Amino acid sequence: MTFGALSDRTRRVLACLVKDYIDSGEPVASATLSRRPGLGVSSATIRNVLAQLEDMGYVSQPHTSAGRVPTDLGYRYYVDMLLETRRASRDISTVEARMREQAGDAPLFDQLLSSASHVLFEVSHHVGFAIAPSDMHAIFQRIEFVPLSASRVLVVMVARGNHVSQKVIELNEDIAPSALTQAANYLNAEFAGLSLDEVRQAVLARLEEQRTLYDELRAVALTLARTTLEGIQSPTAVFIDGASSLADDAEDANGVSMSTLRTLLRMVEEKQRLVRLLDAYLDGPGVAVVIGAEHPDPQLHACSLVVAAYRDGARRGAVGIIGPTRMHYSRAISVVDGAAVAVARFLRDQN
Amino acid sequence: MTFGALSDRTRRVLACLVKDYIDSGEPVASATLSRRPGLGVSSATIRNVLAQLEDMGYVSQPHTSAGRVPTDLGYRYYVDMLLETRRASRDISTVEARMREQAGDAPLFDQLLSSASHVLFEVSHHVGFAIAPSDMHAIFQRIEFVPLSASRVLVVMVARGNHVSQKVIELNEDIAPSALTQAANYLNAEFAGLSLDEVRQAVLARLEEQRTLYDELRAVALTLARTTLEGIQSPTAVFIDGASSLADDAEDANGVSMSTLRTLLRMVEEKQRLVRLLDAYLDGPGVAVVIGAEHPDPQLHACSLVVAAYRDGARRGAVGIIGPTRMHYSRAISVVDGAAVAVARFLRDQN
DNA sequence: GCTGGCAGTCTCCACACACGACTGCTAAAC
DNA sequence: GTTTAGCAGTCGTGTGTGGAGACTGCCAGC
Repeated sequence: MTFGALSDRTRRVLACLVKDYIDSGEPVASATLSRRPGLGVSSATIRNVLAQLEDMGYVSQPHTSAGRVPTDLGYRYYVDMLLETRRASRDISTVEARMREQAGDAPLFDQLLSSASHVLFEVSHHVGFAIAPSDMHAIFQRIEFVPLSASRVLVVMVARGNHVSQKVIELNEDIAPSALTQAANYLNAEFAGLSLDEVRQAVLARLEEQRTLYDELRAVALTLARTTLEGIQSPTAVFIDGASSLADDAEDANGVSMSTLRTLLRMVEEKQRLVRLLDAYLDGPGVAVVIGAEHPDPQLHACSLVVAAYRDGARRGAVGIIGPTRMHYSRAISVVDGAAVAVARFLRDQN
Repeated sequence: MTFGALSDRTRRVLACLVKDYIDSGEPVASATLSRRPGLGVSSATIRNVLAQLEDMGYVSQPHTSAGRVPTDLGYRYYVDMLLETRRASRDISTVEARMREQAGDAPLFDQLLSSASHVLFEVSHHVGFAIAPSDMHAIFQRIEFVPLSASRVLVVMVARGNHVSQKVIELNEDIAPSALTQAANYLNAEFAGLSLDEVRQAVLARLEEQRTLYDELRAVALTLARTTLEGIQSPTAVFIDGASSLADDAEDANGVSMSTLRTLLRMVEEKQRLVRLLDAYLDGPGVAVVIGAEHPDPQLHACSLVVAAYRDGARRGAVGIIGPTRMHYSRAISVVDGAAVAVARFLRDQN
């Protein structure tokens, strides 16, 4: 899309109106805009322009005797302008510095994402989130088995990027601690450097061969590995921070009603809903912005989402923020963009 | 405290009023109470009793022509009655069954507490929380070192109760993977079964001896152990679930204003505030209830807290719920009591 | 000591009214 | 043709009034 459809002046008026409204939260009157430097025309002229913009669906009036408010389409136009003109430059340094302050130089994977979500909240004053890539593409580094009882084992698996996961597994028959150590050694020597998905496939393949051969040690090791990898991929790790900002949004009633607040708080709890919501936006490069009614879920029509994907080798995760449609987009975009780059850098430095 | 100060009938009226108010949320009129079975007196008599109760500070009127509402003192009297007469019987089975459903038979420690907080939320429809005991008294079970780079090591420490913790540590000088394995073996053989606090002391003591002796392996192992244990105790693990219920509480304006909501959401984020809040109530046996203005923090005057400590050997943690002062106390008490017992049982079964 | 009845009080709701904030339109000026 | 000033019109907000309804407090009688 190009800006051709609107005249230069019309575009400036729209941009001015959106900015004013984002700052003030009040419907913007034609007289207010005419006093703005840059638009050297009278309020009557502005009124004509606004009438046009209203016809085209970019702004609307809450009631006849009120100023104009941007519609979702108006925000969309404004945001596209920001994105195309790169006026919202990416802000890596602030985010990276604050993350380092929080999580240190060599954070665990979970700490890294948790601090990313926290910093996004702190800087934007909206709900910040960070989503881990699917575990199946993580690079297997090491596994350890800790005997808990005769038939119960604690598995600790380490993947590249300081990514540690744990699981308790129940065995059909008792197993000696020494056998566990041997099993771990075998698996570590054999599979280090493969993705978890590849490990899973290799394990299944070898178990198939194993039926005919007879090697007690290997059989135990492979069975343990299979059980461990069984439930790994299911819930994607999600980190969210700043739910308290929702109360602020609801208070000055930015169109964020109590029911929207509830929906968002629920989403903060059932984090997997957020993952599903984001799936559609993870592919594109750079920052994606989803505004109000563009959301498939009607409950979210009062909210906007600013999200950017980050890469970790072949894997993709995402960071972003959720706030009211009336949000400071240029700042949000630069911060989210910066956070995505910062997270990717941290991960690169670890490997 | 005994109930002597109030006549039998007066007490029954108060209990009835509190129950009615908890159910309806509306100020209770004398006529409503007189229709209640059990209190076979006319509304005029009830009015006399209510006037007395008001003088004593157990109930109040929002305005002259309204019914009565219990004060915090009224709730306190009612709750003490519940606690003394054991009318709120402990409900272990519901909680335990739901926790088992959620977390399985052998949950990791974190999963156990997380599911406890979730179940408390589900059954009470208020914010549920679970707080881990201080890590320093956990029983050391096993340590593993995973080399990340020449001078960077991932430490995985397992304590009794499926309690896994991780940490990345930075070394002053490079170290060989084989040395790490030996160090882990040494520490595991030497210290298993001690509390982390005891381990820390033993490590420091041996490092002191070590200065004169000369044993490369031990020196490395002990230094690693010291670094690992340095930052362990600081933040107490806290699990909270059900923040979305706060929106419900605020919606039907149970005296839970937007600012209270914000305070609670903040507390859900800065979990350590909750820990500090609870410190005072962890000592007593059974369930503790803190009602409205009994809270030191004025922001919490619209909230009540129901909390019970659980034991894990010598360690103490806590579970509980937070809701509006108008809460279904008898149910809350039995559920929280049950959850504390259930958590303790899970932990006993693991050891 | 309990009860019925009654006057008094206060909230809540509906309606009316005036004020103020903008707009849309029109006619004149550039 | 475009821009501007001016003015009439519209609608939300704040205020005030009145009546209905809900309870209470008090008093006199049982």
